[in-house]
Amino acid sequence: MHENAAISETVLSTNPVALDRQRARMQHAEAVERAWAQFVAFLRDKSARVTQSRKIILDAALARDDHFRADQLAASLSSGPNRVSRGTVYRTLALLVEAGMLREIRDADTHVHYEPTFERLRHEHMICDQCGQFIEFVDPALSRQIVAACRQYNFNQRMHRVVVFGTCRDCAS
Amino acid sequence: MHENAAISETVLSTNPVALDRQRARMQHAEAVERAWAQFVAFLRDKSARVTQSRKIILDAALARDDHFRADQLAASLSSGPNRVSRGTVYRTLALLVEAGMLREIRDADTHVHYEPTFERLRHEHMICDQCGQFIEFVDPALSRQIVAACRQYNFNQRMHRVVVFGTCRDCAS
DNA sequence: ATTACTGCAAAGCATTTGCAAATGC
DNA sequence: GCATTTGCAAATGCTTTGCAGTAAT
Repeated sequence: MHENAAISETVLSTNPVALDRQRARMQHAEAVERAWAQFVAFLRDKSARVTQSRKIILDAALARDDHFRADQLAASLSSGPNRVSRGTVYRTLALLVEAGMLREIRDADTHVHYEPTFERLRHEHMICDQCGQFIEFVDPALSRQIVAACRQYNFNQRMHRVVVFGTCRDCAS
Repeated sequence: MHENAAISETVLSTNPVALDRQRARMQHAEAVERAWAQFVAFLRDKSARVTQSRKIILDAALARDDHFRADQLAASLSSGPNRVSRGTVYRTLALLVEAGMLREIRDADTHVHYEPTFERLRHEHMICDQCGQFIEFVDPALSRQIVAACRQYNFNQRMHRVVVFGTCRDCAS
């Protein structure tokens, strides 16, 4: 399912988010190195420990280029040479969010989704009520508007999230 | 805790959302009537039944003027003259969202929050990482920007949600 | 009369947590 | 060596669900 998406995108894409994802996939190895360096700095600063498990989880999380669920990632790491326990996955994902490598998404269903943000294009989502599809869109003006609102309220923005619910083009009869 | 907020707002407020809430509280009785009429129409259209429980829950949900959790509302309705069971509360809240009387908020913690939207001023939220406070802000330009994005993507908006995470004025040292 | 809804209590299930063993510093 | 982290498995707790009884049409 990931693979299919990868293949179809290989052909050509005019969607800026898809293009960005393509780029991210191609540059995965180097990006993970940079991300790891940043995460290590974050951990040191917190005087937390730099561990194998944390490296494995960062790597696995950044390798996913869509929204994923904590339990899915935990399941995928529950066996194999780099196995990490479920509890550790949950604990580490929280750290990665804190460090700004991932963002949490809590809209689609009851379960939390995560999405890589490290060196990724800032984008927002439209979610189709009918088919559940996530449509990604880029709108710098939106971000600017939010920055302005924060200034007005003396609010120090760490990150923001915009979601639109409704019916997508394909589902509109 | 609700009461305190109500009292302090009674004095005076320059916050448009707080003012709107004041107005809503004053006009609660009539607003519930209009909301009920609209909900009845919604139910009829769905050929669902117009029941006592549904009236009670609509009333209770609109009486709350902040974000509330399903389990809190369920608890508050678990005894008293108008008691309704937990299951029914959950089931009805979903209907009220579908009917557009409430909106779901899934950001703060794992639990879903609800917020009345019927005849309320459209607003967005900033959530403080430190104190967890919800700051409400109104920004019509933001809504317009989103409308424009939807037009571009042929997306039929039912509703949207904007949240900003970060540190509020009071918590910024 | 029929059919949907409610109440109840049990089940579901992602996430969290306590504790002993392991690992980083 | 000491403190943090991990793995494990059990607990947690909100939410959902099945079913028998009740209420709406």
